[in-house]
Amino acid sequence: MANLPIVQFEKKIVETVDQNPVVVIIGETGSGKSTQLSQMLHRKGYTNSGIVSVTQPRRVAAVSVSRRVAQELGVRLGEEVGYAIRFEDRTSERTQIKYLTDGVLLRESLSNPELNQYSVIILDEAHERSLNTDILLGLMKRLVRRRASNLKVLITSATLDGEKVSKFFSDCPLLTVPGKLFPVEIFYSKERPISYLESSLKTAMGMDDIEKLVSKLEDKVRSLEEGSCMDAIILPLHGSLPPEMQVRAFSPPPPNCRRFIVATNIAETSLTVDGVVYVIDSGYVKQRQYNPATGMYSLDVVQISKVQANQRAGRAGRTRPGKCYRLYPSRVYHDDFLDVTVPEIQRSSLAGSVLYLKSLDLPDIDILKFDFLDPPSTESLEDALKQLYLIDAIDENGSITSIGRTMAELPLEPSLSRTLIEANEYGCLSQALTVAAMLSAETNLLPGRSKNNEKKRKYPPLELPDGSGFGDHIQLLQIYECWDENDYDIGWCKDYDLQMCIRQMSDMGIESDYWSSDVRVNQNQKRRQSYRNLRKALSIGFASQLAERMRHHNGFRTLGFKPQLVQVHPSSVLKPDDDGLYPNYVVYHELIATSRPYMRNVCAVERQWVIPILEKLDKLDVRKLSGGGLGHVEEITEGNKSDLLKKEAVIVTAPEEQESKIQAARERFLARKGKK
DNA sequence: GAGCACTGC
Repeated sequence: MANLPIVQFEKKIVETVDQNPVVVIIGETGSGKSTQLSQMLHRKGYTNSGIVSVTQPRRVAAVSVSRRVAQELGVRLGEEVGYAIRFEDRTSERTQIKYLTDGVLLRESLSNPELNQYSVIILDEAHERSLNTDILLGLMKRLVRRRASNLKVLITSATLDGEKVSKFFSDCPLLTVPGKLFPVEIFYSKERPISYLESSLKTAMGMDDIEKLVSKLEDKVRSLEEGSCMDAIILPLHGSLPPEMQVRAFSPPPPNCRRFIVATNIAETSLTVDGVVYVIDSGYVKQRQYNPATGMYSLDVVQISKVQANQRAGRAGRTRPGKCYRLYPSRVYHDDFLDVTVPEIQRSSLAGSVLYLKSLDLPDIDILKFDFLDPPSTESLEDALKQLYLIDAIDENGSITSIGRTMAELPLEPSLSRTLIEANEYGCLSQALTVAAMLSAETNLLPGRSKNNEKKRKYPPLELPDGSGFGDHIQLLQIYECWDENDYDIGWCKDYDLQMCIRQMSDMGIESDYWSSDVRVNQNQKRRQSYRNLRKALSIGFASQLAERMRHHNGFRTLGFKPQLVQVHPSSVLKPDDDGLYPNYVVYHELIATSRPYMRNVCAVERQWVIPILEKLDKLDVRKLSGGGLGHVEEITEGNKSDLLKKEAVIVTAPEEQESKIQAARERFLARKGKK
């Protein structure tokens, strides 16, 4: 600890914190900021007036860093130093330093918006720009004004965006702490390889790419002349590897043998492999993006940011001086790469986050004007509002409903929390909990579906239930039921997360009186009836993810978004009936654009359930939802005049006239919609 | 008939 670079800056850091409500710390890798900042402020006495908290984007980090700090202070973990992550709260009344995931801090601020228990909040790794961190940044900006006298906020970030964060917090002070990395020499390519996979040495991005590259490297090594170079082992490293395979990348190689680790961006931040000396950086990453106009996700190969490139290079210098080969020219790095990764908030569906913000009841609540470090597009926010309206979380004026409040409390995406609430009414809550958990927990209840397993499998594939013709949600439920009847065969799947997930949600509901009935009582209901009820609940929860079959073929048209022609994903259990047709209406869990636009996880719903949704869609008026109607009038000044006049509906009138203007705007909107 | 970057409550 004593030789960590940050320790020399203790006096300066503590002084700056004493004198300012917000401080940005630029701490390079290995500076010790994650373990030391909290201890410095503890020594300075900040733990006398509250807890010093440090947020982390990942659970493992919260656990491992708190463990180190407890060790350094010579206390037992969970006493003076503790951590809180989902499913696990290891803090006590004596806790003075608390590490937690940013998701947990957001949850806490729902029940205690002032976060009074904390004297210091440190948002660590803010440059990763996780959705939760970005929301916390906005909330912190408000909170430091309200608790100016007794709250300190520290934000740690990377060199390249420190200035921006400081500007966001009214030009707060910015301190830079050097890291403790060995020098890494950077080599650029003269040009970009035509295909990042075809040229022989490079990192890959996806599981598929990694498997291909691993076997290419193996061939190459085998074809080398005996003794012409060191022996080599080639190891894949990505998130969908089973843990025991992941571990292999971490064990040191046998003597005289070189490790080739072919990794996704999991090795960029989440995992640190010791002993890496050379890094080959393709300059690309696979990123999931959401298109708010279509409701569609896609997984795209995109250029990395400078922060990511530096992070990758840094992996070579942790144990001794290293080298990084960048498969792109330095011009590309300097001119083409963005400084910082596009924040998640600008490439995800925001329904959950908007509902969360609404449920906080901030006094001047206008979601479109919430102070984000990097605001998401208006289109994206309006998409979120539309979705929330269709599932009854907000009313036509954009105000949160009581259903919406209950939904916000549940640790699920809004469509699933809405489904649970409805299922509770219909007496099929336990089934809905199962489906929600199966969809949201990453479980492998379905035994090995990958190609490799297919080849290697000695036994015929297991007969899976067929969803009784209703689709994937029902199949998921049936799979769980089979598994349940077979006494939870652990060999068949990993069950732990799933069990925890179901238990957490059912406990939360019981404790807060959301659930009117005991979850277990429903267990013995007639299944068929519960399938129908469950599907009905799903139709309400997924009202914003509804699709209608085309009259003459099996394509579907999405309703609620700009209409998209989509297909049922081939992996779905839902198959055409005897006439060769799919059901007239389905709800889907997500739209994913791969080779074509597909609906993944679909559930057949009935026409009579769909009618109210269509009526609601007809009435939908985004302007009212976003507060652009009553009570929210932008004043025309010389400064904003030209901007405002560009907008379609500027309302600058007396309140009585507003209604009629809004009516007129609405009619125009509907007329336009009719034309399309 | 297709395909799974990575997190988090």
